[in-house]
Amino acid sequence: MADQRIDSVLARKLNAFIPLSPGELKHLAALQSNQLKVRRGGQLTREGQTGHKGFIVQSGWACSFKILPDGGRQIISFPIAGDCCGLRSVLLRTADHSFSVLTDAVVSAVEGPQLMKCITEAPRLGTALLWALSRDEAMIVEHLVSIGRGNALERTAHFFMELAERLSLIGMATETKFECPLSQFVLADALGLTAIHMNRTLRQLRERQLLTLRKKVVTIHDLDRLRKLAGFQGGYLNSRTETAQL
Amino acid sequence: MADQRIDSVLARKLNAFIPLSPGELKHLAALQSNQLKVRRGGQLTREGQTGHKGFIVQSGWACSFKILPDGGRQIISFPIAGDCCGLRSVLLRTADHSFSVLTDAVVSAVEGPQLMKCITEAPRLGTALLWALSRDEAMIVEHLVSIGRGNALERTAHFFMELAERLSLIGMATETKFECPLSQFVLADALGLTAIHMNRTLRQLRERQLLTLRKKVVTIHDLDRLRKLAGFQGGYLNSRTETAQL
DNA sequence: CGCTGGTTTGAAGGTCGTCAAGAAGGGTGG
DNA sequence: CCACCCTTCTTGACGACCTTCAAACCAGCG
Repeated sequence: MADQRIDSVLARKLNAFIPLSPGELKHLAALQSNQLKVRRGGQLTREGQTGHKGFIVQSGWACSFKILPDGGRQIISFPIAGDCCGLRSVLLRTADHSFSVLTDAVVSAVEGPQLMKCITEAPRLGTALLWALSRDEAMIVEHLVSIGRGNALERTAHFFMELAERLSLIGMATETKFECPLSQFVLADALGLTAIHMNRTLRQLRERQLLTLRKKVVTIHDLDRLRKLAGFQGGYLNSRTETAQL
Repeated sequence: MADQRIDSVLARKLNAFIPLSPGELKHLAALQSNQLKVRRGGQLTREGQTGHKGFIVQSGWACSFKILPDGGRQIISFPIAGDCCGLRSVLLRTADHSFSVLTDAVVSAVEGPQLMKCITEAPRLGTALLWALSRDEAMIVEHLVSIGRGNALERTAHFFMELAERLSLIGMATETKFECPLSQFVLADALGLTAIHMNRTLRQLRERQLLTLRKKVVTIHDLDRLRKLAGFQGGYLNSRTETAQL
């Protein structure tokens, strides 16, 4: 049981970046010890909230988002197993976006002092966490670029390329297939489109024999053409980027 | 001369977040000691580059951006005096976006080990820097939301609201006026528009008596209506957010 | 003076949003 | 087991917003 906690998805992810010592793994397990089950739709952080917690997703799908004055929603990211959310803003006291889960999920709640302790007592682990946060920011930047320059088709292609690679890295996708419990409404809110146009775009991807989303399963028909369409270079996702001397 | 170096724009910014000791200020000054002048248009980091440096802007306007396969450009942010760029990715070895200056500028180059030393020897300063990076990420998220949900007019209003507040915090803007050396091409690349539509949008802002950009000077005519149009809540920019126990 | 980079304007067309409504699933209760 | 919800998906028509193409204008500068 203790072993299972040490061998979390996050532990595997960080371990691929810097090999972690048993002591560091124990620190990391302690950081994730406060686990809670959340039901589909449950909201964990509200924008503007103070004294909130950060989270590490253990299983299930989550999303971080902002609500606009006009009621619209922009989804920032979809944290999945091994991903963190709000860890940085836990040091500050104000959350800058909301966080909720899209499926039944298990998440670990992380408090500020706990995180500080972890970083000061295991600085190499701190660096590894910093790398993970850096990766998250790179994903947000990619998302920004994708939305800023690119039509619906390109955005969608890019999104699924990135998702496929992320899921693949944690063993939740094969080359051509993975589960994806995101509704077209949710996808639209992430890609800056309306649900209706999202639908049209998915149809186009299907008709062009590039990708099919059916019954919450994505099937990729032509990876090369899809990658080309998306202008996708996924180097920012994996840990094979060399690291500075530590 | 030494005093001037200690009292950098970044030092003032961080000091407003956590009061820094003379020792910490000295560390911070050392971090910024390697200053270089860069001519308008000079490029300091290329995407994908390894062994690159991070930068702290002392004066002038910069921009970080990504170039797409089709030649398009998406500008991520406009670092100005006191802002950092690429500090996080300096720990990794691969730059995830390009960085160049839009006006003649002075920037400090920061190397990985130097930054690490600074953080380990002055952890409170490290926390302050982390806060600054956190603020930068919040700005990117706001940018993403603005582009994802919002038409040209709203995006533009939001952009200038944020810019006004940032410049105001470092004493480079009054309530109604500030310099802005950004061409309409550059603005368009930041807001995900074409330069032509950027022009029409600026005209509309002018005709509606909201804001005028003329000869590189922005004049705000109606702050309230502009803020409403932008849906702008600038709380993420200043340091009045309470901090966790340090 | 001509050149260059930036700004401005017009016209036409495509992408995407809005409005409206129907179809297909999945769960619940009778 | 079926009727009845609900949510999600799907399709069509129309219009707004934004892009594309083309061209003129202006200011600064060698």
